[in-house]
Amino acid sequence: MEENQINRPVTLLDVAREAGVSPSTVSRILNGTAKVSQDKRKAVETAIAEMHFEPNQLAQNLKKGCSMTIGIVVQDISSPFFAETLRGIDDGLKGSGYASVIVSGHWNAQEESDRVKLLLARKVDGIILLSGRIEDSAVLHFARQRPIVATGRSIRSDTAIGFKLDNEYGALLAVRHLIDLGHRRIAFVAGPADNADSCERLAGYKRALLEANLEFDPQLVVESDLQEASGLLAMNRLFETKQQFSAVFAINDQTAFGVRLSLYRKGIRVPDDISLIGFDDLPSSSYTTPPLTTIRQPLYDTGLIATTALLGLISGKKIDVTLPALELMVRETTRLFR
Amino acid sequence: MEENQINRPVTLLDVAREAGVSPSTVSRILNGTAKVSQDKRKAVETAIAEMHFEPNQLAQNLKKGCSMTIGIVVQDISSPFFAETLRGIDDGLKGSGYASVIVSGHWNAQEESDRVKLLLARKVDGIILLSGRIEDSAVLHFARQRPIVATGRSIRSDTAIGFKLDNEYGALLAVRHLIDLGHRRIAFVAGPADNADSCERLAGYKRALLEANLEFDPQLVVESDLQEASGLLAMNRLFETKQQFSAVFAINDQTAFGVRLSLYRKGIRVPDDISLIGFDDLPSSSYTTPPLTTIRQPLYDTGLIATTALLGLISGKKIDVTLPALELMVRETTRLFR
DNA sequence: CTGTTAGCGCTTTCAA
DNA sequence: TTGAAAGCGCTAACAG
Repeated sequence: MEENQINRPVTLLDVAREAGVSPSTVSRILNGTAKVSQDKRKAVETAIAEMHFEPNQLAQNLKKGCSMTIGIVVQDISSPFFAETLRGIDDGLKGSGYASVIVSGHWNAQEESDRVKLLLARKVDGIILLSGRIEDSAVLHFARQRPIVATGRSIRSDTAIGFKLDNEYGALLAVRHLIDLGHRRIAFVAGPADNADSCERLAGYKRALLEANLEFDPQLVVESDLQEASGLLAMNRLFETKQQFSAVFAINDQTAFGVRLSLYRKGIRVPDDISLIGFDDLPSSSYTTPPLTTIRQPLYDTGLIATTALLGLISGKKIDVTLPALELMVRETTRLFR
Repeated sequence: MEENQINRPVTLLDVAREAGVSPSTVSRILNGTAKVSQDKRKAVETAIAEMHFEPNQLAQNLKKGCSMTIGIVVQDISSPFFAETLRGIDDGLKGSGYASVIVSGHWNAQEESDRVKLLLARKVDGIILLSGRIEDSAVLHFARQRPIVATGRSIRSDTAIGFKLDNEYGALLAVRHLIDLGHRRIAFVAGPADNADSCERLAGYKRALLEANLEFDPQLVVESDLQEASGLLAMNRLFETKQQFSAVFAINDQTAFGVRLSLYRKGIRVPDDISLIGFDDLPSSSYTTPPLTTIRQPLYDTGLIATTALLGLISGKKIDVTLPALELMVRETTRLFR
C-alpha cells in the first residue's frame, strides 16, 4: 500500500512538487526557519506524511557544515569501566539530536591518534576522549579542529577541556582505611609502570604509609595490566616471594577480582585472613563474594558531565566542570587486622 | 607554523588549484579511480601533504549515496553481555572503512523502533539489531530500506538475516549437567515471563527434567529481570517458600551472581551445599569465587559474524551464517549431590 | 590520461 | 510570505 521507499527515496523536491510549493518553503517548514501561510503548511505536511518523507541528513549536514554526531574514543569497548561512562554519555546526549560514534584506541597512542583523525575526517562536531595515551599537546592540537573533552588529563583551552580525578587522594583513602583497621603490611598490585593513574595511586599509597609512619617496602608492590588475569598472576608472584602482608590494595576492581581468585585458590579467606580493597566501584563489585570494598569513581557522572561540557563547547559556551569526589565504599572484603 | 585548518578547511578544489590540475584529477588520485600521470600525481600528493588536506566525508557520502556507517542497536550499552558482542562487531568492522553508531533501545519496543528510524534517517548503510522487542515484521519492514542483521530472531529476506542461538538446547545442557551430578530438586531463576529467551530456556529445563523422569515443580521456578539485584531477590523469595533444592539454574550469569550473593548471605556454600549454573559465560564469570559453571554463548563471535553478514548484505552478496554452538563450561560452582 | 560539466539533497540569501 | 538561484565539497559521466 505504501513503500515508495523501496524505490528512489523521496526527496524534499518531490514533496515540494507534490504540495505545489517551492523547495525553500518545504525547508522552512521542516526547520521552522520562517513563517509560512496556513494553507501551504497544511499542503506540505500532508505531502510529507503521505510520501513518508524523511529529510536526508547527509545533505543537511553537508549544507549546514555539522554532522550532529560526536565521536567517542574509548580504549576498550568491552571493558565495564568504559561501559558505565558510555551510559552516562548516552544519557547526556538524550534529546540533543546528537548521535555518537564510538571508536576504540586499545591503549595504543598511534591507534588512538588514527581514530581521532578518522573522527575528524567524518566531521564529528566534537570528541570525547576517555583516558588514552596520546600526548596532551596532541589533544590540544586536535582540539583546534573540533572541541574535545578529555578525561584523565588536566588540559584547558578555548576548545578543549580535560578533567581528572584525584587518584592520589583515592589511593590515600583506600590505604588509610586499611591502616585504620590495623593493617601494617599492605601489598599494592599496581598497574603498568607507564600508566599515569597507577603512578598517582602509588603516590597515594606511599603518602598513606608515611602519614602512619609506616615504611614503604618496594617488595610489596607488584605490577599488573589492569585486567583480572594479570591481577591473579601478580598475586601469585607476590606469594612466591614469601612476603608477609595482611591486606592488598589493588589498582582497580578488575585486578582485585583476579587477586581475589588467587587468594581463593590458595585457600586464603577474604577478609578473615587477608583484607582486599579495589578502586573504581564497578557495578559488579557489589555482587562479588564477598562484595568488594573499594574506592568509588563517579564513572557514570563522568560520562554525563563530559557530554554536557562538550555540548556546551560546541555551542560556544564557557564551561566549568566539577566532578563528584572519590569516595570510600566499605563493603565486605576488609576487616580489622588479627 | 602550519594550521590553516583553523580557518576555512582545505577543500579538494584548493588542492586542485594549488597543484594546477582539475578537481577530477585530485578525486581520481584520492579514490584510485583511474590512471593519472606521474608528474600530476606527484604535484597533487605534495599539495595534499602541504595543505593537510582531508577529504570531507560528508560530501563524499552525499555524492556516493552511502555513509560508510552502520547502526548498532543494543538494549543496554553498559551491559557486559552486549559489550562482548560489540567487541566482536568492532573487530569485524576493522579495516572495512565503516564506522558504527551505537544506540540503545532499553528493552523498549517503541524506543527501539524510534532509534532504528533515527539510524535510517542518518542513512546508515546497514543495521545490526541485537536482541530487542520489536516485531519481526517491523524488522523486515525496516530492512526494505537498509539491510539488517538481527540476533535473537529467525528471520530471513533478501535484505535481512536473523539468527538465534538454541536456547532450549543450552538450558538442556545446563540442567542435564546438574542431573548428571545427582541433583534432583533443581530451582530455575527465570527471566521475565514475556522474554522469549527465558521461555525457551524454561522449555529446555523442562525437557531435561522429563528426560530424567523428574517431575516439573512450578514452585521451583522464580522470576528475575536478568540483573544481579533481581537474581538476589528472586533467590530470597524462593527461600521464603521453604522449598528444598540442591541446585540452581540461573537464566543468565548476571542473575547467577545475584543468586550467589544471596546464598553467601545465608551462609550457604557453593558448590558444597548448593550447585549453581548460569548462562552466557561473561568474561567476569571466570573470575567469580568460585568461578562460575555456565553455558557459553559465543558472544564475541555473534558480533563478528553479524558484522561479516551485514557487510556481505551491503555489498549484495548471498550470505550464509553459522554460529558456533552453545557449550557447557564446567567450572567450580557445581559438584556431585551430597 | 585529463578537464568540463552536472549534479547528490538540502539550505539560504536575495528579490519580489 | 514566497520562489529563484546559488552553492556545501565531492564524484562521475562525457568528451577530448
